[in-house]
Amino acid sequence: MYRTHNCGELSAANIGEKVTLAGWVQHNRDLGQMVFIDLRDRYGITQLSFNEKSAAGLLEQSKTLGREYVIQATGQVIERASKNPKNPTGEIEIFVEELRVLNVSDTPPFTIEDESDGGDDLRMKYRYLDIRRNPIKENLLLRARINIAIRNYLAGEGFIDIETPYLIKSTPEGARDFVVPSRMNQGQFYALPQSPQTFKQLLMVAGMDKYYQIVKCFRDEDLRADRQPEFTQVDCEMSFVEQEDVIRTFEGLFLHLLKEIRGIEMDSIPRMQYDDAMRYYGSDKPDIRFDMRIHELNEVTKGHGFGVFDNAHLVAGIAVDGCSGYSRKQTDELTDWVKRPQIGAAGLVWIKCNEDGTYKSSVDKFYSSEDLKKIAEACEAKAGSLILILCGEDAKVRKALGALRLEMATRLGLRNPDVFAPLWVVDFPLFEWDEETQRYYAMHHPFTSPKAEDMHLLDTDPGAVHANAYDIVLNGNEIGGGSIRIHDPKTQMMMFDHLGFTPEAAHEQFGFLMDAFRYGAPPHGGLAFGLDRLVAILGGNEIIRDFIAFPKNNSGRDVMIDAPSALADEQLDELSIKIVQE
RNA sequence: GGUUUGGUAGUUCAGCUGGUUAGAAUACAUGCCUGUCACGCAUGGGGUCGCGGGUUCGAGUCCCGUCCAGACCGCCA
Repeated sequence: MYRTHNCGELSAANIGEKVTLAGWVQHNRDLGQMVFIDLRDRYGITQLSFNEKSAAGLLEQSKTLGREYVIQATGQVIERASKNPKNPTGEIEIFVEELRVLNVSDTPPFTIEDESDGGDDLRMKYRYLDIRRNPIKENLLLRARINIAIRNYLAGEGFIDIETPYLIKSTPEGARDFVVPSRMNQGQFYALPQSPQTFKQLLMVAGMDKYYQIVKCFRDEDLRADRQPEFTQVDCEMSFVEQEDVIRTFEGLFLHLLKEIRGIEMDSIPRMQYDDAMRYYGSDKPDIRFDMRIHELNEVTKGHGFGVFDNAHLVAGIAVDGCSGYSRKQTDELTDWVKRPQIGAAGLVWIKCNEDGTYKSSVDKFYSSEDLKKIAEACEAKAGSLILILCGEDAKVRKALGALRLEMATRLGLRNPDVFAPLWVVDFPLFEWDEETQRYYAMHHPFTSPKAEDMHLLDTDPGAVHANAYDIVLNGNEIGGGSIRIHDPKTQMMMFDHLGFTPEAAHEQFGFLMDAFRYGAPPHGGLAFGLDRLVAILGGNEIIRDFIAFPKNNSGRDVMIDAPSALADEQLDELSIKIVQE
């Protein structure tokens, strides 16, 4: 037996017991005639002590134990002479009688401590050491707790867990697929699923009624702090439901998690129409922990001889409370910020609403104090507000103001990670126009049903058709999305037609689904949560890498195992694949 | 594909307008230390300043290229 207890469970109640612990040497404090060793495992840290009363040779042996040695120690639990209230086991220590080195360790490349260091690169290369650190360990434990909470909730609601295949068929729509060559079918490729979408719909046709799966999905697109090429979805689907049923079910799941994980009780999640989200927040995933809405200013700014505004499609602004004291340097810096190619604004107009009721702006030449006051009123600005105005093409201005809004809120500390503001964004458009290819794409996916009341617009104004599609947003992040699906072959065919599929192409790509719809498909819909993001945000962070045991870096590499890598010629031959050097 | 920030000791970083032998903290090693818990004290080893080229009497520092890493834009049905 390697141990009788773990390193986090002993307390004053155990004084006098003889115990055996095993773990890693966190720290060795050698005081000469006495030695203290912090022994660490997943559960905590327990102090081992050695002194001149120790058995012969034991004190000397204890001095040789280096960082991260794996040891086993047997001894008596004794009360400490000086206690450490910072450690849950700080009232006791083990006076060691027997010591066994189970394994030695090289000096780790970075120190394994909470605050400690390691650039990302190094931490990822030695991820197994990084995970020994408390912050990462806690993140993985949090993820496990959330997993269990989700399974318990969904099981309680009658959902069943069904696995779907990872080797499936590539489709041209949507994200780039990861592909896997088939040896037995030379020249042909599987694709890894971007989501189990069609399979879960087939499970509804199969009568499984309520399905869920916590499942890996794959998308071969560029990475971000909140995006990995392989990621985990909580994928759910229900039969005989309308949008309201789906929203209520998963609102229940989210609120359950918020209570279980963070102890926060909330009655319901507010809803916002997609059009309003874009209009007032310049984003389909508004962060509503703070207000700072976008206000349209064409009416109050036009006709004062300021051509830039008069000729713009849209003049719009936000009022940032408490920033009227910004210096010239600060407003210049903000101007540079919005001019960066990521934002792409041509310039920035500011108005300071001074505490004394006066106004000062970068366009004083064109606008009188009275004019500025009208603009300030239109922006719902207060004394002390700084109004920031952009102009240009409608969608671009709203998007830029949306980004500026988030930036200002970050600077003002309005994006507190311990505050949770969930939001349903509903009534997404069915289609999205793509300038580059000059065609409509499905905004959600091609199986999303149009709203019945918009059906008459399908042929005349497809861009105006709304879908039965909804996202759940948390603190400015999309954490889930879903829709009511099409469940009859005729509507599905019509949808493919609008997306520019020929009947042959539609049949070739999705014939299996339309075949299934001919055999009594029930009305159905569902939703998928992005688990990595959800866990990260509930953990108070937006960098999902820290909540994934073995993540990929920015270029999609696993630096620990050094993947991806080249294949041996024999492997390539077997697959009839030839690498063409560029 | 683009914008941007960074790459200096095992690690995290400092290094000014170019100028003698590149520093700090921490880690590591050795010695001392009987209540430490970020232990303390002393001593010591440790560097191709990412790589290549250029400017210069002289480059960690300036310029060009390149590689790597982070953030963002495009992309992510």
